[in-house]
Amino acid sequence: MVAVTSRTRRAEALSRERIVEAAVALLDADGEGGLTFKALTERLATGPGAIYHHVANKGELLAVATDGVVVAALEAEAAGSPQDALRGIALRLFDAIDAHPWVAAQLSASSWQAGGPLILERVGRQVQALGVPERDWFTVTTVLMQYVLGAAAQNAANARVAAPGVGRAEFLGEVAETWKALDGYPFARAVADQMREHDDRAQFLAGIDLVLTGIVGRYTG
Amino acid sequence: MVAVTSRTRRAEALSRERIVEAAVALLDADGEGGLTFKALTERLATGPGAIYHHVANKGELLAVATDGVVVAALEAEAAGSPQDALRGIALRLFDAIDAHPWVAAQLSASSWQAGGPLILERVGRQVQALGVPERDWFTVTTVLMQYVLGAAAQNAANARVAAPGVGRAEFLGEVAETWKALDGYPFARAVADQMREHDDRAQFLAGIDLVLTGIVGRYTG
DNA sequence: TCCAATCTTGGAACGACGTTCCATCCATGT
DNA sequence: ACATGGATGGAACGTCGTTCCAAGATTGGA
Repeated sequence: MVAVTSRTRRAEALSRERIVEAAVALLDADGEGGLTFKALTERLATGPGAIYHHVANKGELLAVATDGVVVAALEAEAAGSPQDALRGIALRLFDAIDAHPWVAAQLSASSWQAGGPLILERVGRQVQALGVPERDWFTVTTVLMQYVLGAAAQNAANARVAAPGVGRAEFLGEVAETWKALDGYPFARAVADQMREHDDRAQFLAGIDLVLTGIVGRYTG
Repeated sequence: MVAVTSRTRRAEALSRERIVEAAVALLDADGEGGLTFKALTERLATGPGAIYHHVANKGELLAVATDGVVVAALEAEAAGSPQDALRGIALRLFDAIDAHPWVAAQLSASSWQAGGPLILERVGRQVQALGVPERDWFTVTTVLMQYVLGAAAQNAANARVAAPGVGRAEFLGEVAETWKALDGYPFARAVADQMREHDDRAQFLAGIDLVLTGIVGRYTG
């Protein structure tokens, strides 16, 4: 039952790892819609049957790929004060999702599977270090996770609307114009320009700090 | 060019509203995968061509349906202190998403369109009332939105794993067993039982309070 | 009143997708 | 040298969103 990998089968033997690697390349290149069995078979010069012999279905492929990205982003232990460590974890996740936007949807769709447990572990240890009482460990940790994954998913979705560079400014400009034209929405009109000029990363970090302030205020006040 | 609705065309004339209504019914009954042009044509006793004459594509259908749910949830103005009003807004959204889980994915995939502006407006006014300085209006409001939508999306995704009632307990039990079996994940093991027994709504409210505490601490400290 | 222009309808057809099936190939152990 | 069984890849299926078009219904003007 232990997998004995056959060698020199083809020029390069088909394996679960090679398939996942190709899937990640397709996802990074063309987004969530880029992962297709047609594209996968062409890139690997094989047929769908061979792929299904190594992978159960497309969902498993996505889950394994997601897990790989999360593990790569969080394998290093967090350092510094609990606050700094949490900022570091959040930023590493933010950057990983920025580089692989398809991870966000997958992660927030199954936050307790795929890469979820590793995120929970990394965040949870710092929550413990912050002095949160044991009965609130789960609640506080998942609140942090929900903010981090939710914000990253929404940023990734907005970023995915257009290609890099010019697309973003155009998109933000269009949304700003839409907001400014909304009757009965004075607040949306008031912040339309802030929205157009905002920095995703800074806004994300501000959110982390807000939640951290809340945690510290709640438990050491 | 103004739409003059034709009357007594059929037993019940096909219209954008009737189509959206049918789409919501399908989505509520069978989840995101339940909205199909085949199911839609059968329910409306027509063909795909007729539907495409009233709606641009499936995406527009989803956006309009989402907007309808959000508007219904937030049409009442928020009352009480800014904190209470924000708790009320968040809870109304939470309950709406609990009743229509498909709304969550749609909203967090396009948080600045569909129902997004209305949420921004309702949340933003209370952020103003909290005394947040103008230059941080956008940042603070979007942090709240990101948490609310992100947490709701993740809860909806977890709830969607199984049918109502028995499915949830089973699912939580399986995840808890998985966590307890993870070597090198002491924190996940420690909170596995808390996870199994947690209440989604209470956890969500705790998150809101944490963020609110952070905002108040940051700006009125 | 009738006709022509226009809007509306619904079925047929298309390409792309995920998945299943199966005949063939080939490395291995005897 | 041969049989075994895992690995392979192409063909085929059903479903999806979408497009196209011929027919039907409705309306305004002659």
